[in-house]
Amino acid sequence: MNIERVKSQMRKGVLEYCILSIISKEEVYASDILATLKEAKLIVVEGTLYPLLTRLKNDGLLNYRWEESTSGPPRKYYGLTEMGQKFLNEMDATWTELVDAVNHTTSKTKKK
Amino acid sequence: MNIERVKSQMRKGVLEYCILSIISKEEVYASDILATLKEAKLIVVEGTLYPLLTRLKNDGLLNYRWEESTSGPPRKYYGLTEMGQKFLNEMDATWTELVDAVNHTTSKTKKK
DNA sequence: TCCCAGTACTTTGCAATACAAGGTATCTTA
DNA sequence: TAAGATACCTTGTATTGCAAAGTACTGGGA
Repeated sequence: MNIERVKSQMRKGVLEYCILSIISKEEVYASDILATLKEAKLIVVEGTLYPLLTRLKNDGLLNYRWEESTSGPPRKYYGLTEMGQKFLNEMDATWTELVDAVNHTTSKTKKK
Repeated sequence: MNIERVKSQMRKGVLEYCILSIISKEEVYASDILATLKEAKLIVVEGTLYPLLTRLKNDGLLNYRWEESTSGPPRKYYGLTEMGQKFLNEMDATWTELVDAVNHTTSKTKKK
């Protein structure tokens, strides 16, 4: 039992939410997403991200287009579908509710 | 893909944290914990809670004592060990960091 | 030309764990 | 002593993050 496992565990729950949110702002490819998450201290590795993007695409929340690169293989640029946008909105609400619930349970914000 | 799965997924990451927090306030037994979580809209079922309590106990974060009940079988009242308290403090910090990271990533601006 | 480094995407196998469902044990009440 | 309530425990399954290894495309240097 170590704190790293706990961090990883907490991260899991919000990964999809963060990724959809990042994609909603602009079309990005995997490395962009990894960089953004890393910047926010939400460490994620390729082996986590790629399958997740594929899953979200298969669920109809994302689509993508290939774009040539001048410095390597072509990139998949992802964008949100209409359904993805709707889902993101629901996730927003879900996240807010969760934060409230946890803070209530752990009594950090008795007032508010 | 549905929003319930997402909620469940987000819940996972904070379950241990909430449970340790509840136990830190007073000695409780499983049904107390279930009731408290339910009140906070963090739905958890027995099949989730019992193995989790056992795991936390085996990890040395919890201990328990049996107490007779006037209305049924004896109950296991759980309390935090010193290590459990330390761990809870770390989880507090971890949770705060996660909330900051997610809110940063999803760019919740003050425009509301 | 051939090889290598860099970049990007993909796949495989494993481990952790929430949950549904069913089981066992204890106590009270009629 | 049977029924019901309460409490704790176990089993099987599905999900999924992650490490590690694999595939593929590009451009530069010997």
